[in-house]
Amino acid sequence: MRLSTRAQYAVRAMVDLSLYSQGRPVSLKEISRREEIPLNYLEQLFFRLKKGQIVTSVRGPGGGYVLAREESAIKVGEIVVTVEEQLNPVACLDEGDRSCQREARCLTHTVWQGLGERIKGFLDSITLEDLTRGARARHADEGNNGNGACRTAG
Amino acid sequence: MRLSTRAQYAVRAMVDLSLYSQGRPVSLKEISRREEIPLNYLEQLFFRLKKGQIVTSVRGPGGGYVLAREESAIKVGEIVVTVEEQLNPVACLDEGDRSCQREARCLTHTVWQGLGERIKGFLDSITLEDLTRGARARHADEGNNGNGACRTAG
DNA sequence: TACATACTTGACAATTATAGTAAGGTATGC
DNA sequence: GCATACCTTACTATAATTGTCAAGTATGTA
Repeated sequence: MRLSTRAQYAVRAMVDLSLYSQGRPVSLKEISRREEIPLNYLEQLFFRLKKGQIVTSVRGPGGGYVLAREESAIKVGEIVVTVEEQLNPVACLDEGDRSCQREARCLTHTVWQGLGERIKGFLDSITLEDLTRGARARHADEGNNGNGACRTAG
Repeated sequence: MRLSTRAQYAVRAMVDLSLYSQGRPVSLKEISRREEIPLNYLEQLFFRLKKGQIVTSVRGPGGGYVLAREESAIKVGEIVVTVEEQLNPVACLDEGDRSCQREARCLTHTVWQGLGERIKGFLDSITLEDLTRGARARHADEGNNGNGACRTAG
């Protein structure tokens, strides 16, 4: 029942972007350095995030990525789904899957279905704003180095 | 964010056992046939389930497995954790993991922690009894072949 | 215009986890 | 004493995931 590191990285990177952007483009190089995520790997993630219309890009020198919407309108669930493709706990819940033909009679089906809904619901109840709010406050307070996001894991 | 098939099989097998047992031992051969799960694979699962004190075994001819407790006292979450080992969505929540040292400052940590709690909470809110109740009613009604559990997936 | 920056995209390799197989052993009832 | 059925370990194939490499394209600035 593990979330891919892709998804974990994506959320961390988005939090980082959100904290350091202030409307200006942030380069992946920066995020890569701060979050200790391989640059090439980040590129793949942001390719997806852009397709998912969660970020927009600015090319050329001084370019980078910007949030496509305001923090409060970006849900963690969205980020995860965009890079993860599937959030369903079991394959037979995926759209287009026809292997589970006994759906109506399957006793366990409803459990996994319910579980999937809970997971999605929970992650959709949290926005980027929720995640950065605390860090911003601290940041303003302490004037520290601003490492709001966890670099190593989690 | 996928549950292993091990966990799915285990829950299905437990539902099957629960439905067909009535206090008597049910052999894995039977369950294997009904649920179309490889016998050797089932043996591995029940090895774990026994260690987890969810079932007890009866050796010798006519033997098999029996629920260790009554249906209403066996939670789906227990079954999953027993065969799955980890239910945490991210590694840094595992006990003994020390890689996430910024726990206190990590913005995303609490999200995964909350997610893990929801998952566990949901699966622990469902018992074997909940799953078999409906099937028993139908079974009594229809006198059908009793395929309460989904064979192919889910 | 030239160049540096930084996004864009596809292909690929290494690692790891999972699913499933195989095989042999042990206990027990008939 | 034999058949049944649990017990246990080891192994292999396959797939997914993670991460790397490389070669582009667009664009702002000097």
